Amino acid sequence: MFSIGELSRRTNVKIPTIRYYEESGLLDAPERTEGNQRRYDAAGLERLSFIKHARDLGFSIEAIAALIELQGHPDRSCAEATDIASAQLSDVRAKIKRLRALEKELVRISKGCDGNGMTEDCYVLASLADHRLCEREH
Amino acid sequence: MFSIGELSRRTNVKIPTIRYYEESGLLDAPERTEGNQRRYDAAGLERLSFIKHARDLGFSIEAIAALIELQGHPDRSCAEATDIASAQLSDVRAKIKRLRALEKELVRISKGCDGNGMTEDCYVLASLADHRLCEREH
DNA sequence: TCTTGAACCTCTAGTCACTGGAGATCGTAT
DNA sequence: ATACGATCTCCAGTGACTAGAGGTTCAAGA
Repeated sequence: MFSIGELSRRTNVKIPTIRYYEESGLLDAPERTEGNQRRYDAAGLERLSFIKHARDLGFSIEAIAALIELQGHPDRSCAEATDIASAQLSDVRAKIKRLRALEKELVRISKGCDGNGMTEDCYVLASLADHRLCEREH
Repeated sequence: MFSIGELSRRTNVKIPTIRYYEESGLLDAPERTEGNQRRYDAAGLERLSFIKHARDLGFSIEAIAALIELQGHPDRSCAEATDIASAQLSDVRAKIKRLRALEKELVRISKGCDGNGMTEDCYVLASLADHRLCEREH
């Protein structure tokens, strides 16, 4: 049995975040001491590690809740879990695609100005003001 | 002179968002009709287009406010503007890097499970539960 | 046993960039 | 004159935390 601070140290999840996860229903409410302080066991640590890992991979709280639900039913098909994972993968890929387009445009804009002139003639500002100066949609 | 609805249509920025930009100081408060409705001119349209374009490129409201500030001083060096743009570029590149790592990990996790088994043996769930199954840090 | 001080508790509010709704008023076409 | 869509302000909600105030508890040392 260990305190919330100890759990925080072991998982690298901040204390208010742990309480937030509890409030959102991702973490079961743990036992309490007589003085009302939370005391966790190995199961709590495992659960929080799962959540942390999933959050690091960008899963939403909602998706994580669904994954935890599935974990609790070892006899159910895991198709749902793989669906959630592949949805997350598509999401990540879409974000990468969009960011690459932005990167290209930002490189183009930045190249146009060496930073030595006056704002009057700044290509950065001109590009932002006039969308026609862009090469592609974004 | 045109209404907020017309401005919204022309810029593809939603009406509440336009009001939000005004409240945040990015847009000057426009003239009003006798009945208190906003009426915009070409300058308002131009300004909002600038903001929209910068937001599409991922600049924060704060960064945009700084860029607008600079726009208003044509005689100042544009080094600051290029700095803001290159900071934004680094930011975008950092995000891409991180997302690529996540993508790799998600592909690996997804590959391990065909979705036909039971959750009990699901590699997706097992991977999330046990960080040691990951190939790299993320 | 007592005291200290770090750790913990709850509750509220703030972050960013919007988005949506309620309820009231305005503008314009017929 | 009337109808009705557009607009007004104000307030609350989103996601995933984060921070602070003000009070209580735990554990170690004297």
